[in-house]
Amino acid sequence: MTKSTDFFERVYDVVRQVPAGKVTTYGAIARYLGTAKSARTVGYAMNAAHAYADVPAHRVVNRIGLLTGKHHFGGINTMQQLLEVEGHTIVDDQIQGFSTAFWDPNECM
DNA sequence: ACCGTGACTGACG
DNA sequence: ACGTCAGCCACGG
Repeated sequence: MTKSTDFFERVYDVVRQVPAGKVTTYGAIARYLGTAKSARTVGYAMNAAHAYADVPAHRVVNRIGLLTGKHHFGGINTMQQLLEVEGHTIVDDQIQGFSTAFWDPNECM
């Protein structure tokens, strides 16, 4: 059903492609969708991602690897713990070695 | 159809 | 290098 939330589904589809142990950014997703300037809208879409268990929103962070959206996981430490389980190291809400853990959908295609 | 909001990003001082 | 400002798109009311 072509709903208005079609854009959201596009975002979820990209996030689902993010391999475990890797992370991506809102801008990378936005650019992959063709709307590079809609990075904010991507984050907005993640707000509704909670309704989708297949959407690892915890693997999506801002361009500097900062867990800006951790507050939206219900628990402030939820996002950080999820990433740690994936093998990441979080310090002060920032992913250590983010450049190495960064996964760009545009490169994977 | 208009306005306000937001898990962002890039540019400027 | 750090802090601040403005622009951008999509959704809800």
